Amino acid sequence: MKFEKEMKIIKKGTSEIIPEEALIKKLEYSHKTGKPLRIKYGIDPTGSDVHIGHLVPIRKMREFQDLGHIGVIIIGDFTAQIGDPTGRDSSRPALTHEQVKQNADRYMEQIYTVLDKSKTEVRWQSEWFGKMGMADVLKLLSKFTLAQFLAHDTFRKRYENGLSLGMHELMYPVLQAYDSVAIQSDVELGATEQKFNILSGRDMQRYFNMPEQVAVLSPILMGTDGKQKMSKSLGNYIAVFDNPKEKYGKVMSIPDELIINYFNYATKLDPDEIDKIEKELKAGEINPKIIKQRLAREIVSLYHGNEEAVKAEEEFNRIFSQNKIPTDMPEMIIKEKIWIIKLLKDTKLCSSNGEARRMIKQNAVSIDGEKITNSNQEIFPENEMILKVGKRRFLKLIKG
RNA sequence: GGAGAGAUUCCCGAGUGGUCAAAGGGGGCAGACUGUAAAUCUGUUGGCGAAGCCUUCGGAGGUUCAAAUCCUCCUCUCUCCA
Repeated sequence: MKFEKEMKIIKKGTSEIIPEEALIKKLEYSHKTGKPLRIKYGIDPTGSDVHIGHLVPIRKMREFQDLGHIGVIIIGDFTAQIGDPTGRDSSRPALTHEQVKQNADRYMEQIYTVLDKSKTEVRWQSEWFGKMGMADVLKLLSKFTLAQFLAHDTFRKRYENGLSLGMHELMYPVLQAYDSVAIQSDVELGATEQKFNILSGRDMQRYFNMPEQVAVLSPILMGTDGKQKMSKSLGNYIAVFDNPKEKYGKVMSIPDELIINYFNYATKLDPDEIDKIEKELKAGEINPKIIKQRLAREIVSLYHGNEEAVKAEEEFNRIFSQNKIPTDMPEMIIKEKIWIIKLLKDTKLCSSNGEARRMIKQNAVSIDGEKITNSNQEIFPENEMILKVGKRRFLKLIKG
């Protein structure tokens, strides 16, 4: 097979390439003409936090860039006003232009931790949609039928379950499809849930007499809860902006079944190496914790370097394996006696007096390792004291 | 446009005048057990220095000693007919 090496790289951690032969042809053409391929990935600046699940396709884009191709990031300032209906059962609120701009800036900052800036092109949907009139919109819409959309699981389910489905949400795939025409993409990246949208791009390009893009689909990264896909709204995500300790801890909290999955999609490790790890894990001779710690190190070092990863691991072991206190923690200076409940609430260790009382009642609060049992207690540090709530909330109290 | 159903706490969902801060489940949090995993068990899950009081059942008014529950108007959603 031609371009075997390239295809191996592209296929790593990819769940589907549609159609595969077309991609080989494109690579071939690019090689012959010296023209880089245009690799598209669209983002909706609806939020600003990027998590490592988002980065699975971004990482793939980087691999394409390393092979000499151009990454084109589409800022979906129009689609953001719709909110991707894929996999959602309710619509999203629209955003203002200011918010979109801010989110987009922050978003780019985060994905440049992975991408090669010199080979990245950033395009806004408003460049082309901003100029369109109703006649153009109708023309785009006429390319698709309702039946096509109802064949799509997301739309059908919402329709059948009697949930609201706005007309504008049906526009989402149409807009995304036209983006491919506008930027003349050769390949579009996305998670598998994007299959419909990305394939719509092929249809749209065909209508515009353009070569059709190839869909390169990445698997969906599961969230740290191991139950649902990683998503911000579910709170089961590892953010790019999380600090090393947070990242490390979050990785350690994933269920064991996800270890290999994360190795595959969230690290740069070689597939052969991952195979080896998988065998070790299956043999059951090594404590999965050891393997998970390696995973955590790999992920942390990807964003913060090796040194930080080792530090995060030491800290983790210190707190959770040896049950010691962290090396640094927020501090608070206490000038006078303070009621324990008020202290917990004021320091935001607990969100309300009620929660503070609950925590005490449940034996979750301790000072210097001694459980607090009396919720009327007043606190005044003799020198320094460590206040602990639950397993991971710490505060150093200093006599003021 | 016509007819009907509906909106309850983080989510789903019960509740048709006082016994309702509101059943049950999910999720979350905490404790035990652990490897900060999973599973399991237990507790807890509006606010207030806790007595009692205050705010909360789509929104605004009203009836009543008393409203998630009854009435009026409004907003939104769904189903059927066109």
